[in-house]
Amino acid sequence: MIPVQKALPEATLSRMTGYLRALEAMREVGRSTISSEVLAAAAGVNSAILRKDLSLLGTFGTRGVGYRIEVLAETISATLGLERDWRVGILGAGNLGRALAGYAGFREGGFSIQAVFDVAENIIGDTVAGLTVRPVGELAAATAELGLNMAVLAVPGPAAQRLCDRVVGAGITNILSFAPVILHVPEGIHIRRVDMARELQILAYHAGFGAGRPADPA
Amino acid sequence: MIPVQKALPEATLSRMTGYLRALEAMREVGRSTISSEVLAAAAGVNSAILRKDLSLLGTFGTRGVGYRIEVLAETISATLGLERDWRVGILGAGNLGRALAGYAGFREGGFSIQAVFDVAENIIGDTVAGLTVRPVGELAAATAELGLNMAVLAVPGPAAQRLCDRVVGAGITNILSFAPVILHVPEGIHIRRVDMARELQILAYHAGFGAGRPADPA
DNA sequence: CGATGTGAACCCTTTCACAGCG
DNA sequence: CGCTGTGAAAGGGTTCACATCG
Repeated sequence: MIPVQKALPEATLSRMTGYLRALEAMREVGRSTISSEVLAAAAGVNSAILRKDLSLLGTFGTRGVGYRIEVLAETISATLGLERDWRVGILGAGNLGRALAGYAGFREGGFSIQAVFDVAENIIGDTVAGLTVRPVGELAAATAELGLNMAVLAVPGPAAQRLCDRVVGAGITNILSFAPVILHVPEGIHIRRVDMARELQILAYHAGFGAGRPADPA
Repeated sequence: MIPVQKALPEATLSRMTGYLRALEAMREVGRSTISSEVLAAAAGVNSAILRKDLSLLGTFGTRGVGYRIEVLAETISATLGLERDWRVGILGAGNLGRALAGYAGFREGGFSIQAVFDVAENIIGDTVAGLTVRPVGELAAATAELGLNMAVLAVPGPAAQRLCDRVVGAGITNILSFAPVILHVPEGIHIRRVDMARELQILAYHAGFGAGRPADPA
């Protein structure tokens, strides 16, 4: 009802991207409206929570009909801030950095990879996803020149804090890190971490539950 | 107090791996005990929740002293099921697959990469992290032969469901997917998803909050 | 005396179920 | 009549604060 002004809850936020993805798929199939039931199934959630999430955007579904795919996709996209011009620099041109540079999902939604940096002499100058790998020393200059406003850290744990500091020093305030360490950043810097090893460990726990246990009497 | 029998809450689980990492670091520095305050800081959480999490393991800290690092690390490790012999097959030998194959974090905690598969003729036979890339056709045979009990899907979205089905067909019941799609699996199959694009989008939202907004009166 | 372990309060999410609207 | 939008209820998770114990 009321248009968005307040921050969305984290839980809602993490589902929004799934809705967006499902909506794009629907759009490609040529549909124009969709019910919460169907969209929820496509996004892998239940319909009640989908409706509640959408209601936070100050929504506008049509009772008895559903949501207009086009309108909904644009609203979500705008809410997430994907309308802005996100210029991303990747730190680390190892396999992970290369994978991310070429990852289609990163190119969608306004994110464009503008530069790739590394410290290793022997790969500086290589071409990665159409970009020339630069020395980290050029970080500040490149940030200004290219207007970078987001950094992805794809470097080993021990190097991460040091490079993170340089990223911050260069004036970038938004960081996505793949390094398995806690990074310390000043107030005002937004940081998120993807922890791939964590996921494997959680999977191991669920997988082993009941199997590696002390004998389940029953 | 009571030794573990029940499943740990998801939230607790996702912090455990952080504690484990911090404990390893402490161990290397040669400490033998640690307080909840210090460990919590190292893991990036507050001490109250750390104590509550550990109490779920049926714990054994010493009041006035803290926890024994060695004992705690082993308890967590055993609880997560890292004592088991996890034999991982990676599907997809592109940049992401290669990055994962070489990722140190995946080699820790009992996970060992045993095989890498791909469908592309031109890379079958390549060497990745010391392993020869096999055709996906060998999946079932290799699973039996090598005792694979975990699969990592590092393939493009459109191929993921198909390959997921083959993984399940080969008898692997634990899957970590990096593909940005909802995968459908039979009852009894454990699956987790890492969504890298999602993280960027959430970061964009937080970054843009207050900036891309309709003008904040005040 | 210092740090754990935990009841109780609080807050955030999810689910239920249905009134209300197109 | 069907589907949205939402109060109200239920369920988890986190924080507080302190009794308890080594």
